[in-house]
Amino acid sequence: MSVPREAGSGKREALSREVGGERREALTAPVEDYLKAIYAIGKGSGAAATNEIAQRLALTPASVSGMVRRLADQGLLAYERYRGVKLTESGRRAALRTLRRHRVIEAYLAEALGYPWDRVHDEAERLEHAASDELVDRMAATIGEPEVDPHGAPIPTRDGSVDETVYRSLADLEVGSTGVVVRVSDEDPEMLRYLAELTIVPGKRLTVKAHAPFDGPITLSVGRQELSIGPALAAQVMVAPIADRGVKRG
Amino acid sequence: MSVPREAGSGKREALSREVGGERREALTAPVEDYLKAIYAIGKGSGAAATNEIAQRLALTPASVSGMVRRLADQGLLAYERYRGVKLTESGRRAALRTLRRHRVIEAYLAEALGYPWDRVHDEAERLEHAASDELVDRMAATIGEPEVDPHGAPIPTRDGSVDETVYRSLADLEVGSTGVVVRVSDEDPEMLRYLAELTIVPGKRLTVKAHAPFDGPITLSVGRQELSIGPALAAQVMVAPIADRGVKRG
DNA sequence: GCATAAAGTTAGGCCGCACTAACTTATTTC
DNA sequence: GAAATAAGTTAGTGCGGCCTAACTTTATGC
Repeated sequence: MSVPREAGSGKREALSREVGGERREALTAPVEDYLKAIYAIGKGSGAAATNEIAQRLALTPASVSGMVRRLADQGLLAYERYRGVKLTESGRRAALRTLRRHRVIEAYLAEALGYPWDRVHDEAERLEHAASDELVDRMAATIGEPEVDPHGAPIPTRDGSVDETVYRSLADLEVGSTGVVVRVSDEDPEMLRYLAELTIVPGKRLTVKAHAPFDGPITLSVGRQELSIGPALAAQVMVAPIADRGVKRG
Repeated sequence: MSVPREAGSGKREALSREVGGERREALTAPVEDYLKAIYAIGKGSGAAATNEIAQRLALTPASVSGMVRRLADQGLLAYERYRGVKLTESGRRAALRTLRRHRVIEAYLAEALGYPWDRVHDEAERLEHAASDELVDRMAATIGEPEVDPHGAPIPTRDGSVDETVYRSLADLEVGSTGVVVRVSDEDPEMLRYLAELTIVPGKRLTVKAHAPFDGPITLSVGRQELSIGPALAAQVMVAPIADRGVKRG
């Protein structure tokens, strides 16, 4: 007669995980990835298109259609056929939880384990689905509750709020103005290594010296060196302009 | 015409992971769990029975039959119908890799993040499938290349060797003899908490004072206290007897 | 040595999550 | 506003991994 089991549907992954005040089932890794992608696309407001989601996750649109339907059934997103999707409140919370995990892990790997900043992303991409909230909280505490990850992305708080400030990209900065790098895109290790070489990292102050027309290269002064980068790269670097109204002397 | 993708079978999880000298595909989490279980059952030599595997993994024997067939096809284990299974050399290596991950992670959680020893197991159980070898090696390095995990289990080396010494359980120790706790079973948090209370932890020296017949309780002296525990619990505590040939005076 | 119990297997399902191919709905363009 | 194109959907498949139910093989008891 064999031991009675969970009964029903057979899947074992979907057991209820760590509960922190909120009662919830553990989401599968693919589901968490979808939610993150949809969140990233729709940021504060907008709806996410099937194709965009597919592209971000390197899946076919057909696969996305299917999954989106299931996620809508679970109440994680609002979906109207042929109209794109939006996260529901519950979906948004789930996305932010995953995002918090991801970024805390990135920060921890860099800070506590000496991971190079171009490799934290991939590692975090896998760990974020396996780490418990407790682990993530311990990591955060150990490295002093960081507010941003190694690429400058803000870390959502435990209770699900994030700084959603939209910064200007370096490509959009006017010639002559100065800004501080707040954040760079984190997915391409190659690019990160190159940026590190140029010392274009969060916190760095730089000034746009010239911007060639027709999508030409942008010339910057960073520290005491002058260099120029292509517009595609510049678009991946987010900056906060500094209102230095003729302060004369740096 | 949509971007050409990986082609073929559709699964994306099974991409080749981190290679460390050895060319290999990433195994799925369930597969790693099977291999670990089979390794644990067959330890140095013996074959593992379908039922035992099923029990350890909390699955039905039918499921195990199916999976075992697939693993045999992949060359991870040798299988003869109705005869049980054994790991092949490649299966053994995979099992030890996972075991190393598991135990290094446990040690790291306890050492670097202050995890209580009764909770490291569950966390490691999930992380072991997501952590790269690089991460695990960094963890190990950071805490000084430990040789055992918090429960005293030996950590396999990078190149796949482990100490397979079989110790005697506390239940088998003769009355009057003294031993050092080398290892306790790690899966039951409740039990671990209780053992910790009794200060029965790896490294602790203890002496068997009495052993009641008919599977009765075992009386020990641990440090300066005397206590008794049931035989089932004692069986989970492995000890190395100390040959104190009448040293008189402790 | 034969019946019964225990262990193990096959058959048939189901769910999650991917894919291709073919079709439908929106959007653009002239 | 009809045709072309882009975006999105359904239908049908496959694989991994689990389940139950029914059957077969092996071990055991008398």
